Amino acid sequence: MAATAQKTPRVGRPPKEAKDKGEKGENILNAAEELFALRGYDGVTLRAVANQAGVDVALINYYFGSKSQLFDTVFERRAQVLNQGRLVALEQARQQAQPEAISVEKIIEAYLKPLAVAQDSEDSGWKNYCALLAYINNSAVWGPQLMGKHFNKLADSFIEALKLALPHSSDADLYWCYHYMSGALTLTFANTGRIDKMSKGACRSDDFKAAYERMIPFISAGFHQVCNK
Amino acid sequence: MAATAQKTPRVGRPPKEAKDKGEKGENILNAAEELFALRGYDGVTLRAVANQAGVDVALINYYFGSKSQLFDTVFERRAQVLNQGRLVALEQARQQAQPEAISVEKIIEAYLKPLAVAQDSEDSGWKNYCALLAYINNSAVWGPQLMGKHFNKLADSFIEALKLALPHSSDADLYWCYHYMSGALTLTFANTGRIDKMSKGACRSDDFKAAYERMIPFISAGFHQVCNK
DNA sequence: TATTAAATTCATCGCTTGTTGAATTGTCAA
DNA sequence: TTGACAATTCAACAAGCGATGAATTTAATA
Repeated sequence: MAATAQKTPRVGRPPKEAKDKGEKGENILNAAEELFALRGYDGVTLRAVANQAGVDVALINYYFGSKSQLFDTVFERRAQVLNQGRLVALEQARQQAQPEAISVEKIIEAYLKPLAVAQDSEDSGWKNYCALLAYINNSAVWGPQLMGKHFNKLADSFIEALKLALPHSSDADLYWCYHYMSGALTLTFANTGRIDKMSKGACRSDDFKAAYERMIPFISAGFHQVCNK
Repeated sequence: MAATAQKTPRVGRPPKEAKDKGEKGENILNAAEELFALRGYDGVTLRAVANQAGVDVALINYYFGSKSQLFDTVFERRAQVLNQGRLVALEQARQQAQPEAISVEKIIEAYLKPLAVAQDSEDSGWKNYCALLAYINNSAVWGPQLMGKHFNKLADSFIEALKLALPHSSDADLYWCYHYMSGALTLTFANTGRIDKMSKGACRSDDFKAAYERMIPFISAGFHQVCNK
C-alpha cells in the first residue's frame, strides 16, 4: 500500500532470527544426526526423529522442509566446523615450517587432528557425525554430490600443500593417495565396532587415540612411498 | 496311515536340487545385488528388485524368504569366492617365498589382487558387490555382524602371515593397520565417482588398475612404518 | 492320460511412510 | 485487552511397504 514503507509495518510477535531455530531445532538436528548415522537416509523415519527429539512430526517440515533437506542440513552443519578446524591447523603448520614447505607428516596431522579432537569432545554428536561421514563417503548416491559440495575445496588446499612437500609427484598419485587416506579415516572413525570383534579385544573402536597415533605414520609413509619416487 | 512307510511314496514332479534356484533365482540375486549396492538395504524395495529381475514380487519370498534373508544371501554369495581367491593367492605367495616368510608386499598383493581381478572380469556383478562391501563395511548396523561372519576368519589368516613378516609388531599395531587397509580398499573399489570430480579428471573411479598399483606400495609402506619399529 | 507337486501369479492384507492443511496455543505489539 | 502472527499440534491424506494365502500354470511321473 504505502510505497514509502519498504519494510512491512511490523505487528504481532516478531520472527526469531532466521538461522536460529531454537532449542527444538537443535534437538531435531541432533536426533536426525544420530539416527541417520546409524541407519542411513532410508532407514530413518521422520517419526523416529520426532520421537527422539521430543517434538511433533509436523514441526520437522515446518523448520527444515523435506526429509532430504533435513539430511542436507545435518550434514552441512558440522562440515563447516570440521573444515575450518583443518584449515586453521594447516595454516599453523605452515607458519611453523616457514620458510620451508610443510612436511607430509604435519599436513596429515592437520587433516586428522580436528576429527580426533572432535571425537574426544564432550559433544557426543561428533561421534555420530563421523559415522554419517563414513556412510555418505561410501555411498554412490550421496557421496559425489555431498562430499564434493562440502569437502572438495578443502581437498584442494591439502593437495596443494602436499604437492609442495612432494614435488616429484603427479596429480594422479596425489589424488589416489588422498582417496586412500579418506577411506581409512572414515572407516576408522565410523566406530562400527568391527575391529573389536576382529582383533579379539586387542583394539577398541572407541579408542581414537590409538587409532589416531598410528594413522599418521601409516598414511604419511604411504604418501612418501607412492609420491616420492 | 501306513506306519511302515517312512518316506511318502514319491509321485508327481520331483523337487529341484535345493541349492539350484534356476535362472530366475540368479536374476533376483543379481538385481538385488545391484540395487542394494546402490541404495543400501532400506533404500531398496522388493518390488524394485522384482521389476529389475523380471519376476513377480511373491517369487522373491518363495525363493529366498524375508528381505533380510535375501540381503544375507546376496552378501554371502561372492564372499566365499573372494575369500577363496585371497587364500589361494596367499598360499601361492607362501610357496614362492619358501623357506623365507612372505614379504609384506606379497601379502598385501594377495589380499588386493582377487578384488582387482574381479573388477575387470566380464561379470559386472563384481562391481556391484564391491560397492555393497563398502556399504556394509561402513555400517554400524550390518558391519560387525556380516563382516565378522564372512571375513574375520580370512583376517586371521592374513594377520598371521603379517605377523611373520613383521615380527616386532604388536597385535594392536597389526589390527589397526589392517583396518586402515580395509577402509582404503572398500572406499576405492566402491567406485562412487567422487575421485573423478575431486581430481578434475586426473583420476577415474573405474580405473582399477591405477588404483590397484598404487595401493600396494601405499599400504605396504604404512605397515612397515607402524609395525616395524 | 491322470495325478501330483513344484513353480508362478494374483489379489489383498495391515501397517508405515512423507507430507500437508486446518486448528490450536503462546507471546509480543499496539 | 485485543489483534496479529509465529510456534506447535492434530488429524488425515494418498502412496507405498513387506508379507502371505489362495489360485493358477507347468511339467515330471505313473
